[in-house]
Amino acid sequence: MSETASDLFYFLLHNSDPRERREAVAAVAAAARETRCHRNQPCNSVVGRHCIACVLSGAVRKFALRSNGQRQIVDLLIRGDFLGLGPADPGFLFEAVSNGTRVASFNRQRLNSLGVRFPMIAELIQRCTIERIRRLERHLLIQGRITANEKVRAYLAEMGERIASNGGQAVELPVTRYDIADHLGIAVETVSRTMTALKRRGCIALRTPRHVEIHDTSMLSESSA
Amino acid sequence: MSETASDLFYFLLHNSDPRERREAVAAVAAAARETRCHRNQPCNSVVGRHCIACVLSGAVRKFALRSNGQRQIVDLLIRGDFLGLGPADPGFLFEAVSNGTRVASFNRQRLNSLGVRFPMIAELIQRCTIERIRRLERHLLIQGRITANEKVRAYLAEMGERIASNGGQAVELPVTRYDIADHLGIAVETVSRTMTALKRRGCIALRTPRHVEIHDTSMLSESSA
DNA sequence: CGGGCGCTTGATTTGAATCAAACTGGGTGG
DNA sequence: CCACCCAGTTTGATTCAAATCAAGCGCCCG
Repeated sequence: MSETASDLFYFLLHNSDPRERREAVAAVAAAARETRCHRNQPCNSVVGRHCIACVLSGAVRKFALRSNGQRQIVDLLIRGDFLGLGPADPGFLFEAVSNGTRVASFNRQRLNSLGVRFPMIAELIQRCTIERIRRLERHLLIQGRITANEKVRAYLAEMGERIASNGGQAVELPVTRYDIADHLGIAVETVSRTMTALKRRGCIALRTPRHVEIHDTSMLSESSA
Repeated sequence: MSETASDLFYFLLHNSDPRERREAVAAVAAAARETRCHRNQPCNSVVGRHCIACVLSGAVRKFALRSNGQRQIVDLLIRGDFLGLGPADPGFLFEAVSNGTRVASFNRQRLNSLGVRFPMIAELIQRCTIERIRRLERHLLIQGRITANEKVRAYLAEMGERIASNGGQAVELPVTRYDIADHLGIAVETVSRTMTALKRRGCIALRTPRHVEIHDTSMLSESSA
């Protein structure tokens, strides 16, 4: 059975008073409209001028399309991340990455007024906004890195931290090589080659193309031929 | 005579009630501690766990240093931009870009409580945060997979919008070629070459290396050999 | 007046894109 | 049930854009 919106918000909202916490969770859950999306399905309707949304399960990619057909992924949203924190920019599109991606959407104003009544809700939005800036800045550093090799390693490290499936040693990548390539701004072939090279060097192991075991944790830090 | 902190905040704070606006401006100005920095001077002391700051004049670069000495600029802050919106990350450094850069710094908590008393102040911070996300996302698109040529053109276009000196046709770049290179993640020589190529093609004119007149506005949109 | 920083240009090298092709596994339809 | 198909992945060969190496110029500042 998959996690309910209430479960997630109970996890996300922090407050010392358990009663108020339960009330806030109930209020948020009541305001939420849940949507289920399947793979590569656009879910722009879920955000917009009047809408803000939160990923319950699965993953959502935020991206732009260049005139030449190039896709540039700017962010990957997973459980607990919010879509459309700022005003909607029509230049960006949202798509579910995997089947069974679930999203809770809210009326922006309604969520704001909930934030006034329950400070911990406003605080959650605030926290997610800050976290989003942090994530963008980090990704900018990754994008700026010189070699494709370093980009891929940094990406794996980042994913390891964000997903942390079991003990942090193994990551089940939620995305394809194409997604990684379009997120890092390099070619799919380069991603694949780099992964193979890392595997050969013993830095990682690939049980399946998506299942990455990170052996050499220090690999994330420095450059090497 | 240079603009005072009060002048700037009067410009930044929006409110229908002029009396309250003046009060808010006075309160903010009273809470500000002004610092003057010269070229390449670190101004980390001005932000931090307890500090948040606003650029009054000049410009500040936010950047990270890699272990190999590479400098990666993640943001350029100009008049009216805030430094340290999120909690301070020791991985990032701040430096004044030009002489006579002036910065107003605040105690974080004090500014927060001012935000409670004057909603327009909280709203200003909110607006700057959103704007910062927008800027980071845009820059991420620039950093993404496009040619160095496109990067430089997009950078000039972005700067044109942000600075808009006279009518938007000419830009006085606040930064060196080195800064541009470290912001775009390309080599200085490439920046220089690209600029020269754009000049030769008549897209831009360079009265001085820093003074760029943008002739062909459409140059920002599409690719071309 | 000298020095250094910022800028430009040229020659060479190299990392990654592109082009091309084969393999894998899971799902579908005959 | 099996064959096929296709999206995702991998590997190889070639090309090309940008980094690197190298050097000269102009100008502002000391």
